[in-house]
Amino acid sequence: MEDFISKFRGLGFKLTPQRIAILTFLDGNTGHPTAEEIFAAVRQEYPTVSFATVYNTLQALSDRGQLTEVTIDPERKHFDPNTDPHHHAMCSECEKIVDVFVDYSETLSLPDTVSGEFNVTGNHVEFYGVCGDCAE
Amino acid sequence: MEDFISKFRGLGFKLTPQRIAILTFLDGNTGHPTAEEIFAAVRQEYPTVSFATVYNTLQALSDRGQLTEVTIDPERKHFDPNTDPHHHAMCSECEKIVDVFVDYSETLSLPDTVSGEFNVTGNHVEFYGVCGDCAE
DNA sequence: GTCCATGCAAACGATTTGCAGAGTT
DNA sequence: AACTCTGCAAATCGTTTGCATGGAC
Repeated sequence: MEDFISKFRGLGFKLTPQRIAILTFLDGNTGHPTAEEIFAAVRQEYPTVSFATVYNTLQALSDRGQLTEVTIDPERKHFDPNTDPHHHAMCSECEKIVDVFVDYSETLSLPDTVSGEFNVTGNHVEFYGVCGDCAE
Repeated sequence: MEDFISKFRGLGFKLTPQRIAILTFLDGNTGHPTAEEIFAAVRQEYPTVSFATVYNTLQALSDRGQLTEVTIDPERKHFDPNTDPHHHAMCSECEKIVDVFVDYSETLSLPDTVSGEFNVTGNHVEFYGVCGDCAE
């Protein structure tokens, strides 16, 4: 978590206490929090933080490739501090998202009709279902 | 398109002219329109249609499984009248979405750690890249 | 000291809702 | 006639922005 902080300084971030709180909450977090959840968590420590700061920081992190926006929940964005390529499974009951660390790129070949008109740079697999907690 | 209309009547829809215009616009549409685009198209024919009617109808169609919401664009929902399972490729420049009709389900096996706690009912593959039009 | 970040509140875009009147069955 | 749908406007939700102050470098 030290190299973690110096890493962001090196990326041109000014490290404010609020940002450190956000980074600390995100570091190693596998829960795919929403902006609201991040806001709530940081607010425990800094009751005056604003949404603006949270959103600004999340966007700055995304812009610098330090954070992935997960577009799997139609209702809101989720954030994933793990920027290694991977996939997700989401529970349709509780909206919980879990990571799927499998590289499917070998098997995900596009049909010629699409590969001809599309220069594909990445892929993301979404699994839908019901998690153990919600299956009673 | 006739069976198409009687089909919706059979599903318990009251068929108003506005709804027929929406259904006609969607029928066979492979462009993955947004609610706004559907609204604009229907407005050509019915200048007084409201967003409420468009959204109500889209939701009614989704609820009855006649329309798929495509959650691939972080900015807004897209709608796909093709409810057969398939996948999508999206251009990161112009947000164009094209269909990918390949069944990957055989190759998309989940690791035990996830399959143990998740009862998966479906999957969706998203491809990202740049379409031919946007590649200059 | 410079410049960027913060916090507040107001703005925004997409979507939803309450309601009275109109239309479909 | 019953009941749903429509259109309007207002409300809501997630997210963004303008701006004056404060803080990191």
